[in-house]
Amino acid sequence: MENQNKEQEIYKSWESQGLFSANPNSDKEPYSLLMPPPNLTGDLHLGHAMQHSILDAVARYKRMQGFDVLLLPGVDHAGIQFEGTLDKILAKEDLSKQKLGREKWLERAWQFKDEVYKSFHDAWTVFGISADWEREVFTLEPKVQKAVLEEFQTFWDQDLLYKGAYIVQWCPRCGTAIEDIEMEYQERDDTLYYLQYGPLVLATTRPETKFGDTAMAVNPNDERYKDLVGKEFEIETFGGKKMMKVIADDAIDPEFGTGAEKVTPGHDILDYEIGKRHNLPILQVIDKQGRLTELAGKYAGMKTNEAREAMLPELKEKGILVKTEAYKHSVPVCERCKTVVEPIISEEWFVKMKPLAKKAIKNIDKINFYPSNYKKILVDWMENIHDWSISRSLWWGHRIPVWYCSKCNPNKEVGKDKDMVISLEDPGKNCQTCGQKHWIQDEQVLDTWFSSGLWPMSTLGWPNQTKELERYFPWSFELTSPEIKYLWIARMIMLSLWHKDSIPFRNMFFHGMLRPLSGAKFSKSLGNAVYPDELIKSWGTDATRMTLYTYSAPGRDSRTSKQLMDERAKNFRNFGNKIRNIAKFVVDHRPDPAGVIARSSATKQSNHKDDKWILEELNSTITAATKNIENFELHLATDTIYDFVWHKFADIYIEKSKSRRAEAQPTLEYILETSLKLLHPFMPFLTEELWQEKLGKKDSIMSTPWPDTKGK
RNA sequence: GGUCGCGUGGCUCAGCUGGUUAGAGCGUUCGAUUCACAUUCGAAAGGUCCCUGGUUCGAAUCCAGGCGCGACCACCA
Repeated sequence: MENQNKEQEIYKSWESQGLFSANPNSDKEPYSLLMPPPNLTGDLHLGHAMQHSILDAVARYKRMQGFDVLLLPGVDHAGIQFEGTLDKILAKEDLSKQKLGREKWLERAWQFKDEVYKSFHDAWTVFGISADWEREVFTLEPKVQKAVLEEFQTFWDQDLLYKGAYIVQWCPRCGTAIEDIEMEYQERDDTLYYLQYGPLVLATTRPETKFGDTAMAVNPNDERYKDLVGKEFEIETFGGKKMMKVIADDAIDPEFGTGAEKVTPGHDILDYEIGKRHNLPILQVIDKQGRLTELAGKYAGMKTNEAREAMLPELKEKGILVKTEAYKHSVPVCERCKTVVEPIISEEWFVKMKPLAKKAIKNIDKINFYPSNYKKILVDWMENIHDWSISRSLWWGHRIPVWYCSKCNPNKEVGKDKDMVISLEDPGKNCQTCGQKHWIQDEQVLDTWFSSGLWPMSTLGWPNQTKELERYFPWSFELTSPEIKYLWIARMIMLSLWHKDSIPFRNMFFHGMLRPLSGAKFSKSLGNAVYPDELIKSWGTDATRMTLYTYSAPGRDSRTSKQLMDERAKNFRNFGNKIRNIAKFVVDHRPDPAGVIARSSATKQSNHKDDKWILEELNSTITAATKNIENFELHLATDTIYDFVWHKFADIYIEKSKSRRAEAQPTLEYILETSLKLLHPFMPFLTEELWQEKLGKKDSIMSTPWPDTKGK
């Protein structure tokens, strides 16, 4: 606790001296680092702690090298995730979105935002993050709104934006469309039902979608069914007979089931595509709550899985169900709430991504990736890119900046000739058709990534041509967890190139993911999470940071646990203590109390073999550590410095120096001072404390030059 | 199904642009304490660097195949 208070004092003094601030007017060379904005959903976890520690080390290193460093922090509003978190909190008070209504709910949301914000800032301060807090950005603030409007307007003007009824992945629980990349898959043991459809037997896992069938499909090359293609047959449905055609489509795999499929264009992505190719009608039998519609007759109102059970007896009785078999497959669920996703037809906004992807692929070589193979991974994805569904039926986010005339365009149709206006605020002007002002805004909000994708630009004031944008863009360094390489990194690359004709960052670093020993994921609900603040409480900030750097090899996941983290952190706590003791020995136990020897001759010409040896070791440590940091291999840099300080300087040199203390004193002091500098990016608090209290320096170690081997 | 990655002492990992006795932390064993430091120091045990083959004067490191594990992606109903 005492330590933490001291650390907070040090932190405040750094801040009050303006050491974290970037200076766009400086004549130093700029170096810019962009903090990935953590999601506004609660505590910062271990991954954030590692990520921010890496950022901070690079920032401190570059400052010492004499760069004008901008480390820009921020927070993401995180639409779906935020709403999910808030909903849970509200549920405890017996409240809900519905009960509160949009206005009250938003009030509450902003209040919650402030709470989370405070906890973020506390954590950052404890960690010693040297970010320029004056420039902090929240993704819902007006500055970002302006950027989002520009993005939207540009897409519209370029004809890349469209709205329409398409099949989307719908999460009935979140009540919104989600993207492919927001889903995950779960292995399920299910049943495969074989149903009699006229002359065909079809296999399906979802008999309840029967009511939405509009055709039967087979593969065109399937000899078994060749004669049936194009013919219509009478099918037994529960409500009566219905005529249905057999069509041929390449998408059908003759090997699966019986090689024939029932086509449900309203509730299956593949069937939707088939339906489009054959002009099949679309029937909606499942609604947005995941319940069957009137088309399902007496099964209407049931949830899909209830209906599946309920209709079995009737299927059997009518002789439709031929047989069943056990079937293992993976079903798509919502990444956030794990609810089974329903493909559903819904009115959504889309961006055509092909041209953006093309430009991004062409320019991606201008970015250095760490590890380098991520370039290929991203290119592969962009080569197969789909249009981006950007609308979400949420309240927390950038509301779609489109206004419709409720009189002339009540169905909210979209097009250059329709009565609609793109604007953040109520347009205020008269509708060109009715001459009146009955504007209503689109109800939906934009996908979180629509604004996050602009992060490198919006944080610097784009679309305004600011000094900062001119100076710090493209960013020198960006990092993230590989999890969001498509959601975020690919989008930033595409959007920056498209809207600003430039890559967003020069160096893109992917750190690994910290996983529990099982290899899955850390999760609060499973209770296997390790909390950074607990580590700090036990071992101190610097030790915790050092521990995290040992896991920071680019692109490597690591398995760990509280116990393993504790072991490593304990060792680094001991290391910190070692350094304290070195300082105590070198300074407090100085042979010449006035320090005359040490101050005067700055070690340049010592001919003793021990002095020469340790200076050589120091130089090769400086060289290696510098190279390691330049390659963003912080785990190697810390390892090298650690080994030098403890096992060469302390264990060997200091021991030997005891027999010739006075002579060795200048070297002792020089090595100590240089070691503190080398360690500062990683262990900022301890090094600052000893720098001032033991070495008696007035200025912060933050602004001292990074050691080099020149002149030695 | 596709792509990517991993497999190194008891545990978690580093090393892998090929080259001296393969490293670290934790754990284990033995020894040391008026010394800046027991939050320590010295020493030791413990490794077919997954397997097979290839390239090479030389491979944990490069190549091919295999086995095992994991992640990501994918519209098999």
